Amino acid sequence: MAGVPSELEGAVLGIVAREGPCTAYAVRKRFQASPSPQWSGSAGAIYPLVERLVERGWLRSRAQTSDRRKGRLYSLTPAGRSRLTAWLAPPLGPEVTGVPPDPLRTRLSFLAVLPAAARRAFVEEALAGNRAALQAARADLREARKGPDPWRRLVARGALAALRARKGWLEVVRRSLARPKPKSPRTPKS
Amino acid sequence: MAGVPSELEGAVLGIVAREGPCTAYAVRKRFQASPSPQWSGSAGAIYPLVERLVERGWLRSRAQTSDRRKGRLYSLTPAGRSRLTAWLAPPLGPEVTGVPPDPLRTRLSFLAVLPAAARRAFVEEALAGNRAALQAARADLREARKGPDPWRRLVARGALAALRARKGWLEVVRRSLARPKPKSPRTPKS
DNA sequence: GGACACATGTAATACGTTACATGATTTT
DNA sequence: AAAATCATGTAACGTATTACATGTGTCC
Repeated sequence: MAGVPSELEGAVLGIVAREGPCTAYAVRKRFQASPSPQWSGSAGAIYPLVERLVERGWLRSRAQTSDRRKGRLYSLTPAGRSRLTAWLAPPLGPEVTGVPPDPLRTRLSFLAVLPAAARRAFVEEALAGNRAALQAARADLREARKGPDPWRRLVARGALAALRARKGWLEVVRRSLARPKPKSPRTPKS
Repeated sequence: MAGVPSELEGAVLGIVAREGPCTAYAVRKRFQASPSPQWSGSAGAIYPLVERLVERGWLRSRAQTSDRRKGRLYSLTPAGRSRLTAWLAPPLGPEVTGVPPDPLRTRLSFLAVLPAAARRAFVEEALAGNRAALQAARADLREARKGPDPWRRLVARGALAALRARKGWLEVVRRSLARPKPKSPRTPKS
């Protein structure tokens, strides 16, 4: 009854709810096809996870009737739907609405320890990666526009917005490196 | 020799490099004081981690000389500095420069399973959380401007940029919900 | 000198990853 | 029919989390 799903569990519940009854393998494929692969969707993660959710009464599984393969089809129970709703709906904690994690920002916070030339190389490399990611995200948005699902479009726009914001920020960083105003941030010794 | 540090390990190396020799406790405090608490900085994470890094030869520890407490001071070895540089520097993989993870975007991708009223509530709640986060991020940036560290300022600007981008995106989502054009995305049954 | 926060850990637990194993289906 | 791929798992491993245990300075 009690117990809030983790991020990965919530996402699995969401996939099962959105797609209707499906196999663990189909869930894995969704994760692997995601343009922002936060989780690997590895077998070792998904198969035990869905069984966990069955034990908690959030999913039920029935044998694959009238079908070629032997596996199980998972579907939401009423309790599972209620858990999913609780995970999705207000109140949203600060870990959801607060500053999202960003490995690039993490790295930049330690740039002081690199020599100045390496700092510039870092920012150029980051901008290059950003350009590539922007292209991919734009392609994904075009793809999403072809389909009928408005949510997929909105998600793609969100990803694009995040990348554009990062681009602008990286350009600020680059300018800040070019202008030697910040009196040469020292590289502390080890 | 070989082996790339994980995100958390890289961050710990970075903190030790930036701050100079410090205790595991000081490292923990850095994580806990971070405005975007990606990691808890729990004792059970940090103390074993630094010992792991010592075993790998990336950190060295000496007893806290001339000091009140009994703990150990950790500092970077040359190998540790080289690992840190490798973690920071190019080439940056797509997991660093690609679309950053975002729990809000994850949730939104499943909004189709909620009734229309709950969808609107979700977006309003997300916008409210975003306003709060923006306020906190602006306060943090003001704080950062007081200090001498230009990197801290840039990191704070990055967080702010991410939140602003999310705000714009959420407003797009809200408009898209208001206009009932997208022919009422169905709520699939479980 | 008792209370309380600071500081340093350890133990149990949970979960995600990689790698492996195996059977079924499709392709060539 | 052999090879390749799809699909369903399991096992070992590493590591982050919460909770607990303990010692040590500080403050009334």
